[in-house]
Amino acid sequence: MPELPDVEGFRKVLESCAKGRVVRRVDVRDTGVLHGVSARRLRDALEGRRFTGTERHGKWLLARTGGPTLMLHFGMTGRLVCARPDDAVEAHDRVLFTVSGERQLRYRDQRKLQGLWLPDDDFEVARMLDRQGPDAMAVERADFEAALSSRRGSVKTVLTDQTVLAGLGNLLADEVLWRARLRPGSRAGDLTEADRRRLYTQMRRTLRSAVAAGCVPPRDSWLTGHRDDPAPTCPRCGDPLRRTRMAGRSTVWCPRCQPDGS
DNA sequence: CTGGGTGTTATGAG
DNA sequence: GCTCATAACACCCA
Repeated sequence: MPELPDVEGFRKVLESCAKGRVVRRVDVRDTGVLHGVSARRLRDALEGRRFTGTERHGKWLLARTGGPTLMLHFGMTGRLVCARPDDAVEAHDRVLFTVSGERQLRYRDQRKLQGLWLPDDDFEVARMLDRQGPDAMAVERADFEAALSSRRGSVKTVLTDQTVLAGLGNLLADEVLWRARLRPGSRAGDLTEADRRRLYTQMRRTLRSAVAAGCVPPRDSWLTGHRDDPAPTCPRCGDPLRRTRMAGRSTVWCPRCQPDGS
């Protein structure tokens, strides 16, 4: 599930559920999601502190506390949920943060591919993010275009490479390329100026609506609405969609709307 | 039982 | 250094 729009949704959950509230209790139900921090230290560091503010970079979510910073990554199946402390705990609720005001923030994750970190200071935070490219929502057009031109790989691989651009995942990349009418396998460095501008514009539009929806919405009018159809057809031209594999990820595109550039 | 899934990292080859 | 493929992580579902 989680790409930039989902994580932005989780940031809002964190804001409305826990910002300004004191952490009363930290309950680690599965230490498998903790990275570089023990359950005891997570508890000792956070209990009694207040969640003061939130930030997001790409698919990373940061919860500031005035002390150490809680950093969350959601892998493929992670979520952040606001519950009441007495709500039934679900099977994949891995860490529960009970905060003042009868609320409970829950890190829920089925597969545990990522999890929680607790860097001590800004230096450590920066070190954790030092390989991330610019955030896809915030990146300027010139920087976006420069990043693409300097790469020789396929444009889809480049778009989903978090060290180049942070935030786009498999679904978003396919969606944006379909909207920009670019074949996923085109070489990023071979795109024309017009191609790059179109790609940037469509990325912004797509992100704007996906963030508003809190996810990449599986709407009929979007490519994403059809990727799991048994015989998917293009919502724009009606031709059959192709499904291929790039960099180990399933890739859906329309041979007619996304013509071969060369 | 098998393969696939909205992610990341390590590793090896070219 | 860059690019690409693969495996691994862990769990559910068809």
